[in-house]
Amino acid sequence: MAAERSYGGVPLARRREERRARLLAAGVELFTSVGYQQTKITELCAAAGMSNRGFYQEFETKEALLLELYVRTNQLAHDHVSQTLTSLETTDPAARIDVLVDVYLAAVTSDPRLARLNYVEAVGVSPAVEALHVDWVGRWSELIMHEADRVAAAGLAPHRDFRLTAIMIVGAITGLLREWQTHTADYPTSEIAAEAKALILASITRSA
Amino acid sequence: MAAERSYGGVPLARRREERRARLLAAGVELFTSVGYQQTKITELCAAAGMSNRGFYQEFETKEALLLELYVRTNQLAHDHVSQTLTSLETTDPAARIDVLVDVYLAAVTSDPRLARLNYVEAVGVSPAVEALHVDWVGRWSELIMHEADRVAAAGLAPHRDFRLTAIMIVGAITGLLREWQTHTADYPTSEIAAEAKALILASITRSA
DNA sequence: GGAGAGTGGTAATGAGAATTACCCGAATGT
DNA sequence: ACATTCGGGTAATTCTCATTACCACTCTCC
Repeated sequence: MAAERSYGGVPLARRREERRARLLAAGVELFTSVGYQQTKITELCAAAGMSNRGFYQEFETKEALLLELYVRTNQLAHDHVSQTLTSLETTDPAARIDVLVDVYLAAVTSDPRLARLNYVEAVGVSPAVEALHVDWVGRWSELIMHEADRVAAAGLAPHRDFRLTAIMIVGAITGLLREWQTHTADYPTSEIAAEAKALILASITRSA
Repeated sequence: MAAERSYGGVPLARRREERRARLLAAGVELFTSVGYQQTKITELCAAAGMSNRGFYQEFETKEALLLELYVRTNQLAHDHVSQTLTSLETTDPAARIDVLVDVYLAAVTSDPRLARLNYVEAVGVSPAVEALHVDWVGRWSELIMHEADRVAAAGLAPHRDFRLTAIMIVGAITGLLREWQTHTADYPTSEIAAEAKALILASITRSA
């Protein structure tokens, strides 16, 4: 019952954390090579260097692992972006959007596997995953709407409700990166960034 | 061995065709409500009003059914669009893009289930499905590149290689519709169309 | 250094479905 | 009207995996 005992000099919490990390790493690796659906829990454990049982000590289901990966990636990117943007409070609206795009892309393209994970493997898996997706689209939309309002405030775009536009920008960048991750070798991220920036500005400043 | 015999006055080919049609319809219905992965072959047959066996007479696997649905939808949309565009040979480039968008959207939003099928359920299912996706992205890109060249030829955009831009436009519209299909009730397709048009023009005419 | 509890590995269990074997009834054409 | 062959439904069969029960081992604390 003394659940807090140490083993091999390593406390429980640390061991769990480390196991979890290895499972997450194995998840990224296998989900993006073998594919999420095709990945067996046993394979996951093998790749993480532990037995079948180890998995169930950390996660309920394979889906739970996927959800955590999804959230982690988005959370990380979102934190980066919003932090950078607040530290930029003074700059002009267009420059802010450039930064937004650069920071976001840096986060999700640093490891192409993460892109594949988010934009391909985690699509249509289950209602729970879809719900999470909708959730994150909402957050990103809020962020973009906020920036769009700034653009309008600066007189660079007409004042209007940017909600739909924001949702669509999120969809557009998502789709864009979905294509990119299959062509990683062919195109530099700088070009992706340029296209994304043009796309956002055009959507926000369009007259209608 | 006389495989050509008629039954109930209906020849073999016709019966097969009709069964196939019912299975395809059932596929659209179930894949987009229950979800592709969650749909059992037995359920499919029940919905199509036939027995388990009937399925295997028409398709190898559940995936084969999905592939056919995917191809049909894209083929149909592509035919519409390219036919309309050729019959429009004389008009100015910007108008052609408007038409392109309108016709494509009409095709894929007429039945929101088709949108869900294409942009959610058929993502990341298997290497075969992904390959098909890449294939179609290629075709759509070709079509868009062609139009982009016209825009450039008309002096409305700088001459350059539009391949990457075209791929990204496809990704953007795909992503855009992926979001749309979860918000069907909230936003009219006319707004979607407006955004899409602005996006395409901006991407093609941008200076860099 | 031994008792007791925590850990993790192995292997059994069992559920869920795809796939197929078999059989009954229907339709043809002689 | 009957023999023959096709078509389709039902009901096994089989397989794959997730899940869990059990066991051997290790480490701590007295």
